[in-house]
Amino acid sequence: MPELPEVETSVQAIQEFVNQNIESIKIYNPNLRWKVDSSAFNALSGIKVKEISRRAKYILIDLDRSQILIHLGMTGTLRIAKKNSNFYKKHDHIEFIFQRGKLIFNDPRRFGSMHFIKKSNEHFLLDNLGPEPLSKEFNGEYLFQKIKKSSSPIKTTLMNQAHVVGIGNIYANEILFEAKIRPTRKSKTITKKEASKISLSTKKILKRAIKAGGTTLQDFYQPDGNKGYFKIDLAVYGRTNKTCLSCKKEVIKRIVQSQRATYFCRKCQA
DNA sequence: ATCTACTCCTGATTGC
DNA sequence: TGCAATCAGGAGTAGA
Repeated sequence: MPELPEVETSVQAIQEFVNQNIESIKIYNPNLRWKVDSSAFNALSGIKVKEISRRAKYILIDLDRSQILIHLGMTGTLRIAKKNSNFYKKHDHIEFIFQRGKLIFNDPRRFGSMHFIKKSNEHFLLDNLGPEPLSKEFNGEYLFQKIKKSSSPIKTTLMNQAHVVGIGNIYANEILFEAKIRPTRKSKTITKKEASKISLSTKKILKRAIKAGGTTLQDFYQPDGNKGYFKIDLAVYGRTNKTCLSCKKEVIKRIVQSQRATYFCRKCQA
């Protein structure tokens, strides 16, 4: 479930490769969401990693002027392996070999992607991204102005990366439950006060999840690396027909919006 | 300009 | 137990 907190956790987990030189790269399968430019990646031998950071749900590996852009899609994971380990896991697609270990990209569904960018941050996937949800720029006033004319449901709007980045289906559900806003509300009916509540709930839920991710970082450093994404305590997501944790009376309702599952409490989210 | 439905792919789960 | 149908967390794209 790579939404912002999971991507952030992955970025933190692989910081040990900063200031390391890429010795070589192995591409087992270049057929990700976009075909991986094998020749560009194979030319990176000897290049030093300067910084590893996150923007939206993207992982950015800075190499001087150029950059590697990774998206985990729905099922992508990174893991760290010992350099002398020859363990190949099904759906391992790309391996970066460093002096001190290997960084491996695994993705069963291959909805993820990996691009080489010649000039840092200049890439179509990075255009049109909204502000980071944990930044000052993302606040009630911003959100209100951004969505006040939109007829889309508020949940769909929250997941639109042009409005605010990093929120996927799970956290959109959790945020709106926290904010006590019904996911089906048309965005244009959201008041300034409600927009403010949504922005605060967004920060709260995401921060809590990042913290939970931090406690699972050791999984990355086990002999076989990342064991999958952490689970935070979810209040509504996946809890169809279970008692609402807030009012303890109503049960959680599941509906579908924009081909995605939506969960909410009819009593708490009026 | 906005919005919705479709699409890529494999694996886990559900239903018969 | 086996097999087929259904569903899954992202997001670009085509078309309404």
